[in-house]
Amino acid sequence: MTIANRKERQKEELRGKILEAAKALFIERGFEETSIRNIAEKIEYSPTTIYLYFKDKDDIFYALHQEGFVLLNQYLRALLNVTDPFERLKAICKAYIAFALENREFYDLMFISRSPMNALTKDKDDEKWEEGNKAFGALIGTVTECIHHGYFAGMDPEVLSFTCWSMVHGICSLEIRGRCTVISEANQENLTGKAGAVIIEILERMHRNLIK
Amino acid sequence: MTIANRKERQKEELRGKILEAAKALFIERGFEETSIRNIAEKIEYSPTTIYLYFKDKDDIFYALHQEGFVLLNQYLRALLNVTDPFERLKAICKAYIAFALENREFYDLMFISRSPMNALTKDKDDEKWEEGNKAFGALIGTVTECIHHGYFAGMDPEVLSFTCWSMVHGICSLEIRGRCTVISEANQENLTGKAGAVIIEILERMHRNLIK
DNA sequence: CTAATTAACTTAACACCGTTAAGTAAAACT
DNA sequence: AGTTTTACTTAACGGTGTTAAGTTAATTAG
Repeated sequence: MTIANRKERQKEELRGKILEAAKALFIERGFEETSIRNIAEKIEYSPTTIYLYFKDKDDIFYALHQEGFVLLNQYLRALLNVTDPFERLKAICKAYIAFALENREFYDLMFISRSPMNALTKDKDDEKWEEGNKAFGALIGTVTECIHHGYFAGMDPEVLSFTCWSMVHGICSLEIRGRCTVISEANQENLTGKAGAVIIEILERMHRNLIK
Repeated sequence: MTIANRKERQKEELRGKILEAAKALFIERGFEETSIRNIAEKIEYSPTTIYLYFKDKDDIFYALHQEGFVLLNQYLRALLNVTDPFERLKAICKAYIAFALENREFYDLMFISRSPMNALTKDKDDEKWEEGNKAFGALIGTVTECIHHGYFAGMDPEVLSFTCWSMVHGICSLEIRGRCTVISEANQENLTGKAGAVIIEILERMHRNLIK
């Protein structure tokens, strides 16, 4: 029994080391430059060993993708004590943008890259979205509360949540994938911050409309 | 003289054939599955010939990226006769989403994929953005007109334009990169349409706020 | 008209990549 | 002590982008 335990622990350890090496390479070099062979070299095992722990390359990046969602939820958890739902919604938008800019490679993996999604479609497993659902659930919950407080009257909470997500995602993904070069140099400085502020301004103007 | 002309014309023809083959493969199989060797096989030339016409793979996809902007501008040109700037802004948003959904691979290349941007950073050439600037310029022009008509008072035209772009880009890129699975099945049907409608509803509610 | 040059293209190769089949050696179990 | 299982490796397959060197035909120059 104890031998089996030790073995299991050791397997888990190596799995962890693979993931750790993959993460390190991936964060410093990006997705394209992180190969199975690179990872193998870093942990001093043969490339094929990795296939004993992960189905394929997409599977490794799916695991990192999950780690990213845990990290995102850490950013969001701090905002649960903001009582006013509208203030919380604005805080979520800001925190989301901060997460994206402070963890660019993770953000790319979670919301832009195709790789981790391939791993999902191969074996449809709903519970694998646990962390993702938690993050999006926080948004839906907040938006729903906003609606109950009279904001965004008549809108569908889920669709509006998706739209809010889209708005901030748009900003972050254009920044991360380097599409901001069409903007004048003066406005390129902290463009995501400025655009984020505009989003919040837009939400607030809708609010002002309501209370008048 | 006439011989040199013919030669030049022939060179241009082959360049066109490479691009045509690349486009066909890329549209039906996507970026990852379109290789230099595939393209070469399709036009019945050796792979190395392609390097006589394009610097590298990114350079080919940059050329297609440019074609995409021409196509997008066709979608936008039709809207120039919408006289009311606010109506035109809403129409631009709708047309942009339609373009994205009807030309998914092009959209991916133009606004998501890293490949064509690599070609740009290698040799910074401002005039290469001509078509891109035309598209974004149409947006800026419309937003500026809106502001002159009293909409979005106090906002920076360029930053607001970028934010509008971000909003619709967010919707399109989440759809194209398959991130809409967290939404309930009921709302997944025509989600981009619903979210696009919410964006327009948001813009309109800001407007209503103003005129009251 | 012939020799030298240039243009257009190909062959062969390099150094990678993800992935798999087959083999090995040690550990665990019977 | 012999058998089976586990953990891992070697070697290979078929693919990728890219480059150096070679070939052949067309053009130009003497």
